[in-house]
Amino acid sequence: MTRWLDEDEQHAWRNFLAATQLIDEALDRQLQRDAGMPHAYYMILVALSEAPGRAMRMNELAARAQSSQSRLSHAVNRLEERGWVRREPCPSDRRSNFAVLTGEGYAALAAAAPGHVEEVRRSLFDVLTSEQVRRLDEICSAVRNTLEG
Amino acid sequence: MTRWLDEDEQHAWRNFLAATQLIDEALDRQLQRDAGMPHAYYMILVALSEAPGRAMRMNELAARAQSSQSRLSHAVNRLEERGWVRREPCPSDRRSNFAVLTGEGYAALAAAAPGHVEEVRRSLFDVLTSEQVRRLDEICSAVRNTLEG
DNA sequence: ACCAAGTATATGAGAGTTCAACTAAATTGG
DNA sequence: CCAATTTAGTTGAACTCTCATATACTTGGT
Repeated sequence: MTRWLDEDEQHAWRNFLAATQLIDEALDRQLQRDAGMPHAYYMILVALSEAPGRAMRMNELAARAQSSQSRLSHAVNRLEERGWVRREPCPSDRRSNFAVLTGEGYAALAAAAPGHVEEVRRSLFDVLTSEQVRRLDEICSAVRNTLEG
Repeated sequence: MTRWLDEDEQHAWRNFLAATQLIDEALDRQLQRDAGMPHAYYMILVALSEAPGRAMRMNELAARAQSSQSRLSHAVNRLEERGWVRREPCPSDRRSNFAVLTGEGYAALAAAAPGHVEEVRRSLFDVLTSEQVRRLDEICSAVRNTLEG
């Protein structure tokens, strides 16, 4: 017995798909155009920049940057080619690698951040009241608690 | 002067990115696993199934399925290979093509739909109160009105 | 009727993502 | 203390998506 969506749910669902896709595309396009990187790479650089020593083990970095391990590994390959990240072996666990943000990588992130934040505001925060932001935050927390647990 | 995100906005933004990505990945994984198609293809089949004669011109289909024209064209190539869609020339405008959902395409969609709806419920509607669904709908409408206009 | 500009679509190259192996090292449990 | 399992990470192939470009047709002015 499939529980199909009723009319209101259909409407909300399609609105949700459209809105989130618009935001994702706006973010990706802005970053690609102005900083030459996709949003996934930006998130990796952000995660690294906030880590102590600007370094993180690959598996933890994947979790923080919301990336699969495979995706991260490929991405770090490309980021190494650009000189934005380098790998270093982990002394305490010889299976593991650190990814380390280089000075150039930090500079690239710093250069990209203002335009990105502008786009985030344009796409979401300028559109919503602070009450709506609070509601959205609650909704997203609920989703995460279910889907991550 | 960059208007950086304050703490609450940061929190909401990261929650938003995480939640929407979790949902997208859940949808894609379920459809790929159980129906052998990505979510983008599913949306194309849905749009066609709701059109009169199960046929639509490519440009209108792209709009309804939230796809770029290029993406749609590539996707329809693959869907034609599977026999789920076929192209037909448009008599009134010889630049244009109709995409037509075949019987097999409709059957594939019908087979995929129940599992997909289950996943949509698991990922979103089972998690939220109906009040939250209403709020989310409003938020997404606001985003669409800004980003589509 | 003609030509410029706009519209509808297709295509190829380049890039990112996923999935399924695969290696290697650490951990667990008899 | 060794075998079995789990964990960390990488890789290649297949596939999708984006972007720039190309083609063909239509439309609006003159």
